Amino acid sequence: MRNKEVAAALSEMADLLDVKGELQKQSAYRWAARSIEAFGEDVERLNSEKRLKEIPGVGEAIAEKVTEYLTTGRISLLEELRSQIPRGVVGLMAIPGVGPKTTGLLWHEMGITSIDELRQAAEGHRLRRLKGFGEKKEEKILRGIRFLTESSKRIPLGVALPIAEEIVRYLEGANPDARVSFAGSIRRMKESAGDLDILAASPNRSGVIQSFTTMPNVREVVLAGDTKATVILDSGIQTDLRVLDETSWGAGLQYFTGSKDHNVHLRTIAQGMGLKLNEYGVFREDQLVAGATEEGVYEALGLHYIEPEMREDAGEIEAAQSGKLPRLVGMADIRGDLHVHTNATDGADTLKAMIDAVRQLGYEYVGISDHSRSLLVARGLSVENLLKRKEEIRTLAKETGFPILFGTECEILTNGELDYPEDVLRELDYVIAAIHSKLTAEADVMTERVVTAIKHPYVNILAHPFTGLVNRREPIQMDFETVAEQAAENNTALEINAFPDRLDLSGLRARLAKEKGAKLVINTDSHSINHLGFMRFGVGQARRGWLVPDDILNCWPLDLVQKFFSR
DNA sequence: GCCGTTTTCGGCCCGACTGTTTTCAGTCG
Repeated sequence: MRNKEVAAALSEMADLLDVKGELQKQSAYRWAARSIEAFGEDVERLNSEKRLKEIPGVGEAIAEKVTEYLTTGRISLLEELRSQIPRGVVGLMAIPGVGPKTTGLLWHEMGITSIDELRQAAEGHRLRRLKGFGEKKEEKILRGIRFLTESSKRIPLGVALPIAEEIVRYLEGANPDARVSFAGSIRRMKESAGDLDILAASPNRSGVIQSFTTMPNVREVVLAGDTKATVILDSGIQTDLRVLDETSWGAGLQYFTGSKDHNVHLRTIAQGMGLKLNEYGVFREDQLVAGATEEGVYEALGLHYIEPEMREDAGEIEAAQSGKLPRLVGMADIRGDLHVHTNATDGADTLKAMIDAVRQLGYEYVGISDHSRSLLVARGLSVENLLKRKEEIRTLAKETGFPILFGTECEILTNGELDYPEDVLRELDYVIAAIHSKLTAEADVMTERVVTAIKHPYVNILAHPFTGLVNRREPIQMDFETVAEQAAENNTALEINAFPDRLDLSGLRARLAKEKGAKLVINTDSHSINHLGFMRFGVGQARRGWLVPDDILNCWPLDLVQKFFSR
């Protein structure tokens, strides 16, 4: 599937057009790029069937460029733009406070073509010669460059969400009359966030702004006005606050949750109905029609309520118009956790402690899945120790009366075979297959390895299919459509690994897996009792993937899960 | 460059904040 590289080429064209000041064209290319990347179907297939224009945002001209790219590997207009605009010039726009106009000015008037040159010019106070520039703007650019170099990485959801929750608690404590919530991409449960967004409603706006900019963990106040403020935390994370009136709470939450594409689409719909949508509400003329609740805002636009995790302008608005939104899975639907480690291998807690903690969550069952013998770094279980383990689990299940499934997280060897022989696997209630080593193979080799495991008669779950780590390790190369199709055909569930360092499958891939007919399972991969609470991150990805309880193994009652495991 | 319950041409989401200006352009989300 080459959607991603096609999107990258179009996205680069958008960047270059941006510098040229081609605003409308720029946004058309950017929209098309995002749309192609998010589109479930293979762009090569669409191309050969002459169906490219079915992708939203792709018209005559862009379809031609996509075809050109897929057949020749290049786009002549892109090559031309590249030759006109030095590479470093586009990079200037990454600096906060520097947009296309400033970039064009810096390049044409001062010949600046890189961030380094810009820093030197600012430090030498040479920028203030330019029209519209002064001392403060020079400083702002230097600050922007510093911020850029230190915070190039996005913040994993597992880090961002707890910090946002802490800020919400702090602001609520400091402003008893205020209503506070986090919004933005963390409310949409995106795998990682660029910044944090906080929304507040209060009769005393300046009080909320004041307590926000003076929080103990604030390093720098970037801006502070009457209704919004931006700070940089000690950790380097940018955090935005917006304060509104209670009457605008719903509209503000809707607006500030995004995504941007979703919001733009909504405003276009509002416009078509003779309405206006902004962060204060839905208006007819100057009359407020809705705004106190998010539900009211969607209703005023003729839409069913759309859950935050779906708001990516990926078809959810059309579904809301026709009343075809799915009833998304929620935490209350989760009946068990089927990927849990103990101190028998690399977990921190005993079997007994893990079971006690699981029972406190109100689950109906659990699966214990320690590592298999060849994963030496995790002290994987020998056959002898594995079978000993079985007795312990059976005994504890009997004593507690709590259903404990005896499983394994079994290594997929390089040839696709499993780490235990069949007569050992037969002893288990279920088998999770996983890859932890030799991750750099070519796509066709890796696909073959994974599909072989999926077809194995004893394999029930494929753990963290892409094996990537957020911000730290690239996902493996494989043909995921084939993997998902084979998983569907062979009754192997694909895991949404809820561990915040993984979040694998992501929501987007989970959605594709469902479209191919595969079942999914949301597991925490807990290595201590503290990890069991990660379930919400996995549920977030499932919701981003439009999944309903029927799609997810551990939303089923135990007898159906066992039936699935018997293949 | 895309697109259509005003439209096949003429629009293209909307508002807050800053800096450098004496009324607004640029940027951001």
